Amino acid sequence: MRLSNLADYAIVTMCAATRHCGGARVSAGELAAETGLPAPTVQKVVSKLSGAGLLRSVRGAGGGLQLARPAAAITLADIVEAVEGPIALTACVDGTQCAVDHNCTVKPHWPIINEALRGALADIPLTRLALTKELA
Amino acid sequence: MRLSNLADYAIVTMCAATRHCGGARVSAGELAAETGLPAPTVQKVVSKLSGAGLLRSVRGAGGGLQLARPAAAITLADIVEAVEGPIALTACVDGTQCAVDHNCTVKPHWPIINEALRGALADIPLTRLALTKELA
DNA sequence: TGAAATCGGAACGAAACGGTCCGATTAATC
DNA sequence: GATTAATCGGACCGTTTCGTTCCGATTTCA
Repeated sequence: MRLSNLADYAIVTMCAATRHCGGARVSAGELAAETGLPAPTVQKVVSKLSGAGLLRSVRGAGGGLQLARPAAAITLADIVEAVEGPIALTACVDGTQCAVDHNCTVKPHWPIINEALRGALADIPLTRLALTKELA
Repeated sequence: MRLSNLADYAIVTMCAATRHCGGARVSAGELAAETGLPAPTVQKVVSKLSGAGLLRSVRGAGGGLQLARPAAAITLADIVEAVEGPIALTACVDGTQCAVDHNCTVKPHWPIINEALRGALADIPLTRLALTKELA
């Protein structure tokens, strides 16, 4: 029931990238300095986010990262799924074999619960998180 | 973002205990046989549930377990918290120190998200999960 | 009083996570 | 066009937590 640290870092990193959206490309080191996270950790995070298609990476000197989509079109669910994989509270919902598959009265309820939770995260776009403290 | 196996087992075990509610005391071995889970695992689960006050345990020969409260008054949130501790997606919400506490624009949003998620689990009482397949 | 059966806690092993580092690739520069 | 410099991408290792299992303390019935 706890979010992994990587997912937490990914959210903070995406917020920082949102603030630099006007500046087109932002380097990973810059994001690390701004968020206060270790540089290697940020590198690992942006690697996963790029692979998931949330960030567009430009390599080479002067390269960097930028949001692949508008900030309003990126939700918490997208970021969490990019780092931790599909949101699945139990093995039932993603098809993995369960130890108590037979006579499990809870099984039919999991998809509903899971979707309710995912919906709660999908209702929070990145814009709401980035513009909280000051509008800089 | 995934529920621990112990929490999953706890939910199944509580459902089984609910079905035996009329029979007053149920042994842990009986629950293990009914759910198909390993007996030692069920023992560990019921130990945590008893410590949290969800199950009332009676020791000695002929002893066993029974629900400490009516099934309608026990929710998924109660079971999850009994096994995994307080529901806290990040370290921010339970007071633990965070690596990016300064200038964290996401911090003020976590309590809201966390409570929304907890509410989704608290809206599902044990009665809804136990009486799914057949009304036996 | 004896004996059996139960829960409670502690110890071991395994898997996943977190953190770190180095190599391959790329664009700007001379 | 070759060189340089800076960047991202993937692979490695240590640590922590989780999952499983076992044994002892306690309690009731015969």
